Amino acid sequence: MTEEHKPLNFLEQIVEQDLAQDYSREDLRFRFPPEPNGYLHIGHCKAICISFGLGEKYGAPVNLRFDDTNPAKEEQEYVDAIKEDVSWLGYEWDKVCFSSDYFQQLYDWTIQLIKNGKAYVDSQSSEAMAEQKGTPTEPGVAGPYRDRSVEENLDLFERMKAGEFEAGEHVLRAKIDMQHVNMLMRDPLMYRVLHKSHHRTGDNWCIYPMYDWTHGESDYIEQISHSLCSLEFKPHRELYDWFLDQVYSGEDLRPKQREFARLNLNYTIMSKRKLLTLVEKGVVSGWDDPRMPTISGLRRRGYTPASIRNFIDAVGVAKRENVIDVALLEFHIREDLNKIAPRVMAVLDPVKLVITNYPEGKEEWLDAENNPEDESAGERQVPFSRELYIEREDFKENAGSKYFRLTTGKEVRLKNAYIIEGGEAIKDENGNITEIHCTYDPDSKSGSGTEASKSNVKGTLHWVSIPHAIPAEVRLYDRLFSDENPDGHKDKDFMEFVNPNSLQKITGYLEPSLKTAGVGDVFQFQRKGYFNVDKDSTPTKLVFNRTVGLRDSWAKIKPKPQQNKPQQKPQQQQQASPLSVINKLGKKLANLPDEKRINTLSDIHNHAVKLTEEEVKGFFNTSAKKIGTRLAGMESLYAFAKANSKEISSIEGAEEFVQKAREDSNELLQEAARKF
RNA sequence: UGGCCUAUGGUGUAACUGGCAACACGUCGGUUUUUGGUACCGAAGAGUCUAGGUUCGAGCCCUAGUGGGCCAACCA
Repeated sequence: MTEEHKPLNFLEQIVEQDLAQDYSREDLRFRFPPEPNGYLHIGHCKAICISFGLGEKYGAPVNLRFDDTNPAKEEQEYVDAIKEDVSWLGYEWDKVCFSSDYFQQLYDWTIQLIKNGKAYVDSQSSEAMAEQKGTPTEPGVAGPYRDRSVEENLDLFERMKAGEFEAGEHVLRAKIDMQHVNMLMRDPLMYRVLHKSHHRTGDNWCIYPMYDWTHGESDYIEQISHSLCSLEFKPHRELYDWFLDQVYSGEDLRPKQREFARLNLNYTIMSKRKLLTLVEKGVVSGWDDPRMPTISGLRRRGYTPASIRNFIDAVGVAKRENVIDVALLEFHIREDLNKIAPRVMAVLDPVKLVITNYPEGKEEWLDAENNPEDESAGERQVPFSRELYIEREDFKENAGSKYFRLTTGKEVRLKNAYIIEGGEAIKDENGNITEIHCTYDPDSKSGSGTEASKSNVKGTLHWVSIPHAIPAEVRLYDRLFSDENPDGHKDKDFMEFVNPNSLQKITGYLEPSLKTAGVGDVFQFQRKGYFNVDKDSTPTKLVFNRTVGLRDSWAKIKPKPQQNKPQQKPQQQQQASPLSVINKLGKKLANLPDEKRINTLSDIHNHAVKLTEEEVKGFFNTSAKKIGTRLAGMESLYAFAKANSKEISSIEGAEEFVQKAREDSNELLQEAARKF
């Protein structure tokens, strides 16, 4: 039998390679290094799963290290929250570390660097230094303090440490190369003076090391073999290595930094700073608001650790920019909850249903399965009576044949109960239905085994007995932002895209078994979705969050009330030539869903008017296989001819091009050609 | 007028390191079903950004171009 090859992501490949060369398994050690200045979000989950996942895979220790070098922004609250989130995800760290524990070692190394002429005290303003630093395209120049003597540097640095200077008066810089192509190598700052109390070291220090001079050295102290971070740190790697060169003993393990692409989710933002803004402005109730992409928000929303880890696993690890569809996250929470969530009945938008032939005052307790996916979940009993609530949308007076729910004269099953036939709808003076009458078939009781109970009715409704129902607050969530990429507009602030309807609080009516539900318990409200008990819940007032709705294929086919979506046109690229834009759009044109294709077509038209005749002609010999490009060519020709009021007969080759499209088997092409 | 990273179905990731592009989500059909859920079956959808080159053979290697991202905080 041939070995089954399980594909490894590129980081795993690096580790495997190292293992095959000069690393032994015992050398492996990883770390997750959050700055305690905010709550962890779904993006961090990727970083956590990568490093802790590698630890699990290779049986290697993983440190949880707080990168706490900036006392201005960091707080104990965040440290606690981060620990809770990481362990909630199901990971165990080897050691909890703090960069601030290494301040003394860092300081001692710094003295060595100064003595070796590798660092100096600069005494200019930050503006002056920024100016000397140059730009990515222009080299920097040396500042006036660059060549201070070792003695002077030592003295000044001692006095910085002793608190003799105000913040900003002096900084310590590494002496590398002001002309370096990598801006980070142009004498980067190592220390600044900050008269701030630190959450762990208190007032012991008034000089604080910068990220670059802390991170790699912390990795080295902890003997981290692979220091994994996101792509924006790629340019830092050179500096990471330079700093390591200065302190590396040559005898022990030398850490290496490798970078992966961070996770992006559509319809959300991943910036801690911006998430903090949402919290501070009161747009959400806190870091753990169920609409937040934070781990604590997802937890409160009802997401499980398994669902998040599976999601991260599905997303994969690579080095290109990516935007993950939130639908994938939703798939994974449904997948997990489907297996474990007990099914219950709850009516969220009630209308009264009266069973006219059911005896008044009678009540029955009927058996109900707790989870069809899990036999061991057992059964419970639900009360049935003459007056029930059903969902308002489950009744329609005049319904088409595709409507399987209650309608006058048609039969439908009440879940776990009887088959009923729809009757009269009672309305108020405004024509709103206040009550629906129906009759039931006493022989059709679920599970009774009678012929009638086995009848094959198409629809099954959930319901709740009015006298037994318990009201509860139900919080329905929609996406927090109405835009796919709220953070991606140069001219608009992400706050403009906050969805005003992201939270809807309603009163739902629950079957009485829910009375004893406790905070965090998860349920499937049958036919409605997955819900959990929010922490705001009390014994006298239950509060539920909708984690996610069920997949709803009826929603796709049912006649929609009316859609007045503000048709958002995709951002057009300013710099690219019209032709290259059209080419790019065209490539995928034939495969786009209708709505998106129509938008794309109008985009192509807009660009096509800017084309030259020669460019348009370029489309005429597109290979037959490339339907999308031909389509784009067709549309471009159309828009071009129209804009320049030209007959296509006057454009060489155009008629032939159109004719070929008419004869093509592709409908889209035929349709496009018909316009001429 | 720089450097680095990157480019594979609608989305994300693969392709055992050069051997005729796979998996998941999504989409569309069907079967089962006391959840229009789940499960199961099936289909459509890319010929791998472009142009050259190396090779018997390139999504993988090389060169150039193009698109996208990152780099000028006393943030991390």
